[in-house]
Amino acid sequence: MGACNTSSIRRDCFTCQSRDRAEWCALNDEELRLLDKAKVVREYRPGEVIFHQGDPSRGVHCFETGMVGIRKIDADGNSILLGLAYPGDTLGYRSFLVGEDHGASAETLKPSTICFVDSATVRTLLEHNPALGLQFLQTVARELGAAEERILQSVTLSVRARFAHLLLVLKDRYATSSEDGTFELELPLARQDLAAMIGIRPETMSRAIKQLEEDGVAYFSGRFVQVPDVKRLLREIEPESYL
Amino acid sequence: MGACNTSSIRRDCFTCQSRDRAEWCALNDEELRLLDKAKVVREYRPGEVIFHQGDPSRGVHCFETGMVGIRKIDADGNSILLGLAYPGDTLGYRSFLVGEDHGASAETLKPSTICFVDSATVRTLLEHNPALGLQFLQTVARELGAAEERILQSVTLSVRARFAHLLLVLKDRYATSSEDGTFELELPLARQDLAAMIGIRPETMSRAIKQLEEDGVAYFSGRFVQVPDVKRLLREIEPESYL
DNA sequence: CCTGTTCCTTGACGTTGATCAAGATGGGCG
DNA sequence: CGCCCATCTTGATCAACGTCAAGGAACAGG
Repeated sequence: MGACNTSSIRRDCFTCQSRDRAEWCALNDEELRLLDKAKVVREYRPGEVIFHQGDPSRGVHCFETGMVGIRKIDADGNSILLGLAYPGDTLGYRSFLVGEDHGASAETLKPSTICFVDSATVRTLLEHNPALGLQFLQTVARELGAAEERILQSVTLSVRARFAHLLLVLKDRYATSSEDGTFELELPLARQDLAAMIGIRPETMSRAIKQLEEDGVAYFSGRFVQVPDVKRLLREIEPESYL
Repeated sequence: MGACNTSSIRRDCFTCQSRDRAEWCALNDEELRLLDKAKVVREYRPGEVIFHQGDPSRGVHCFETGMVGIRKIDADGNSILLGLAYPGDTLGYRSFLVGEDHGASAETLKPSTICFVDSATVRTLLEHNPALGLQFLQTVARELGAAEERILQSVTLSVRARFAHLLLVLKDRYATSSEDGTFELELPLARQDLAAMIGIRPETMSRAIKQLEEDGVAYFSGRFVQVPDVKRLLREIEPESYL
């Protein structure tokens, strides 16, 4: 409650807006105090790296505000965005759980406030409170389902279909209006990052956008997107819907 | 111990060969008795379906002997093999954990013995013994890592490289000999299933095999494969190794 | 206002892998 | 042994996507 750390405003786990959305909702007051004492808050500017692929895992990161991208790079330097993370998400828990080095990098895409909690503390909490483990179990299982879905899509769907799917996913979080089948949205990502989300080159992304515009499915202006008919987008993914 | 079920030999969880490899190693005797009482053993012939994609989850399956494939199909009927499962693995736990329908099908590839444990029992055990949840957490986290790796590979690597990678993975489990860089292995899968593992058509698989033979990287005869130099295979995946 | 830098778009071209259509192989069974 | 069936192979063709190269747009900093 006193001003006693690097941040101008004292951040604590009790008043954290994101706590009820995170796995930590399983903790009681005493455990929360432990977490609060152990955590290290840090502010990040856009484009900063929270941890690098290949770094050893020293704990987990708790997302308070902002937006981050999870990027994975292979030996040849090809990189894709595995996903986006938002307030309430926990970062780096997979490597922590299996005790491996980070399999991907995390970088901020917008100004973000992120807490770090060291492995020892998390391990103590996990052993102390079984419900926390079950919360994480839920999260990982959900992520696994999404990852498996994506494996299938990346080998069966065309670029166009994958892009349509991405737009629909982004719509759920960013669509400004959505009545009678039309919607508009402000993309949170640059073109090259959109491309990285579905594992294609920026050039191909440009052409996919042009195609969708020519076919009247969606219109792009900078990061602003207008979709006249959601059903048209859906039809890009499942060709078998004749109506 | 008495002969009191459909199987000729009484299968119980205490003498199960696969138990120490499975998550159930966390259970004590009392819990094991509960598991043993609840489980339903069943023998499967090759090609039988254990559960279908889209079926509601009613519990988990414990793998005792044999081999099964996890297959995922999309709306257009395209299907890929997400992975193979072996004795000690638990099947269908993801859907159980998040309370969703099965996101993939499981089918036996060889004669198999598989036990079914209903949701209520698993839930009771999970609540009763926190260590069991942590075991599952390990498993799911590991699977998630593998899935993310695969997403990257499926969009960045060529068919040839993905196939080389698959051979290396199969080698770890099936290679009959492995000294001085050469090895031989008996494939556990038919060509079309090999193709499904990396998300390509059987025709493309045939051509990939032919190519590797022409380049002297591997020789195929039915399900028998001979690799004269592991390093050649590795080089298929990471082009940047000049030596 | 100019300038460098980064991001985006466009064009031309080559390669990869899917598709369609025929054969070939091989195993189970009468 | 011969037949049938499923699986595998091969060839020809085509669309999709990556690559390379060049030009344009947006934006920050001087």
